[in-house]
Amino acid sequence: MGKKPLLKDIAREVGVSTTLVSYVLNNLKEGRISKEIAQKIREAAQRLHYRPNQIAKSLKTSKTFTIGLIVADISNPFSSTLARIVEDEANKINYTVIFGSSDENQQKSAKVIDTLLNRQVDGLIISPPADSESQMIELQNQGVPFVLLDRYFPSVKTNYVALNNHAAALMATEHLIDSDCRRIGMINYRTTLFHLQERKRGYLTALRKHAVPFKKSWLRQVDISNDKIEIEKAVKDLLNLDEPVDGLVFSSNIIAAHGLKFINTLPVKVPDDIAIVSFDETEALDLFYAPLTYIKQPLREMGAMATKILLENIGSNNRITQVDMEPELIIRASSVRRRNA
Amino acid sequence: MGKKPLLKDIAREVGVSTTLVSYVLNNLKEGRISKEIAQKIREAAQRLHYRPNQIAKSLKTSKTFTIGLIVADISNPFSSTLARIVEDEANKINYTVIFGSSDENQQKSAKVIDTLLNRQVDGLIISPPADSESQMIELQNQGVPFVLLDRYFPSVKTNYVALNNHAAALMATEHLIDSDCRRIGMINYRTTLFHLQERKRGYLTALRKHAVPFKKSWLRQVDISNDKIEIEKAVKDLLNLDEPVDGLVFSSNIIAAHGLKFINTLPVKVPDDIAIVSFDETEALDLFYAPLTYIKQPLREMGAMATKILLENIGSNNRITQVDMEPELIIRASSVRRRNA
DNA sequence: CTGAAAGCGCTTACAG
DNA sequence: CTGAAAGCGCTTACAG
Repeated sequence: MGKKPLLKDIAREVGVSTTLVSYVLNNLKEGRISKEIAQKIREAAQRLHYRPNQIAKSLKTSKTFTIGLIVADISNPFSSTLARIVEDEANKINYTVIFGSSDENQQKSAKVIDTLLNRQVDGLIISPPADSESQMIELQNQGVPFVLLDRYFPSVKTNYVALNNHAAALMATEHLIDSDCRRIGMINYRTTLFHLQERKRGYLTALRKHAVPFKKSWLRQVDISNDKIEIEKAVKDLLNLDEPVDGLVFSSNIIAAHGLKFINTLPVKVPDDIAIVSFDETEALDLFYAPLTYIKQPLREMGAMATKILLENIGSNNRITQVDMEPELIIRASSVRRRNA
Repeated sequence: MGKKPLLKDIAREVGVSTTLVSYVLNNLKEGRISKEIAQKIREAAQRLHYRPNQIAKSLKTSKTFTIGLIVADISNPFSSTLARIVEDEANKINYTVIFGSSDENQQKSAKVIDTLLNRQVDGLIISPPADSESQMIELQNQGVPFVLLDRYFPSVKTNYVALNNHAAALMATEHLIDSDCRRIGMINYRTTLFHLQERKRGYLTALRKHAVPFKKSWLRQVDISNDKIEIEKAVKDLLNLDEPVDGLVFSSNIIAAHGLKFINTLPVKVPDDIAIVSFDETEALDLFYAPLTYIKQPLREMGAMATKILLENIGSNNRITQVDMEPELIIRASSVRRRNA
């Protein structure tokens, strides 16, 4: 107990100025301080259990060594995986991370950003919700260093690290075509989020490129706020068509989770009746009888890259860096039919 | 761009003292400040996009309105669910949360605690790793408000919120007995962590109480650092006994996930060949053909309670509060055999 | 090699 | 109803 020791308590103990104590404990002016005094100061700091007040330090230096991380929902595995990676990367360079969940909601996102900025984070890593362009512009106007992760807005020129989602969906769909599917559906969210638009576009590109038919009824867009029910309905509809789809792309891991659970209750056989490709791996799908083919995002590289770019920007570099990562298709049983490779 | 506006910039704009501006923006002395001036101050703050510097505020008031949260691994669904709940509860009372993952490792945990304390968090919520009693004692000596969540040490008198794990395992095992299992195994971690010891004890209590036989070889304790492989081996061994077990308790969701994935590859039938009960629900298990019977922890109440207790302690209440929550057994197909209820 | 002093952006006891 | 001033715990330019 007792009062927390301060720099000046150490200074008094040793009989020097706080200036000197500060220099020693921060390893500054190393050559120019006598070894014995430095030693004594360090010992006293130890003995008193000195703990530097990072708040006071930050106020003086206007650096908090803190990164604000805004994800959709920290309890979602995709978000928490990303959070863990950013945590690791930040720790490597002695940064701490404060996080907040935006719940795909601009108001909440604005509030979280506000809180984090009040706490003077040195910069932000953001997975922005739909229609939050104006918030990004606002941040730029305020000169806040930030980088978007996983998602970005083509209309706003910002740093970002994201997947090449068009290529990913193209690859996924081509794989289904290659697997002899000719009536290929997609279940996507109904949203303005660019990365999901890109997945839709990639799907359409693949069909056109290979002259595989497309019907409007094969592309289902569900409401994110009522996803479970709408996804089940979409699956049911796609399978109940006069000519049911024989291939299906789930454009997110959450869609895949709901979709697969529902399919699991139906008498259809994957991949023979319907071949499936999903985005993002999820442990939640590991027990499905036909291991899922999926688009793999290089999440660790993405998190590391985002942290690195942010740091460069905090270091007063105001170049804009945009990184599109290449997807990888992990082929497993859910999509392999007839002609086996 | 431009410089960030300060209190004194607003003061200058309006032609009053910073004192007054501070009072107004913090809604202090409401009755005693003229409406017009207050109004002008608020307008100026808006116009200049004033953003209070929480760091300066904290330095002065020695309150950061920040909670430090230490979990095992933020990318584990159990941790991230807890994190989300703490986030929500903290936000309700205008607190922010900073988190760190301890990776079940005392050194890492000590480091994270240190970092958070340097940042002057007002208090900590901790899921401590094994053998970190001394860290808890150290925190108490330093007078840091904290509450343990999910886990605690019976030898150290601290605030905690945890499940009654003995009751939970007792309940789980009795249910298997009731479901006509007579050779009941458990797969647990080999650890000193009290909550897992309690689960083992509850399992043994149930067997003794109902005079159901117990064999040492039925209780498998796996190493947490090599869990996947050891869990698979344990499952295999338990099923390859001369008289294989006919009931099995998985004492954590991770054990269940690995165990079930492995069982899924075997020709055994759940629940007829082997009935299963697990701890904690996990989406990861939803696609298993026999929906899992599991012990449900009231996570939201636990997170809310931990936050509440922490706040009382921050408010200089130094009473110690220990809460054991009651488990609930959610019975589903994985454990129901023969005599149906 | 060392120290006195200003200052980071706020809050708040005190005085009027 | 309002303001001058001290101070939170540090860092650091400056001087010697």
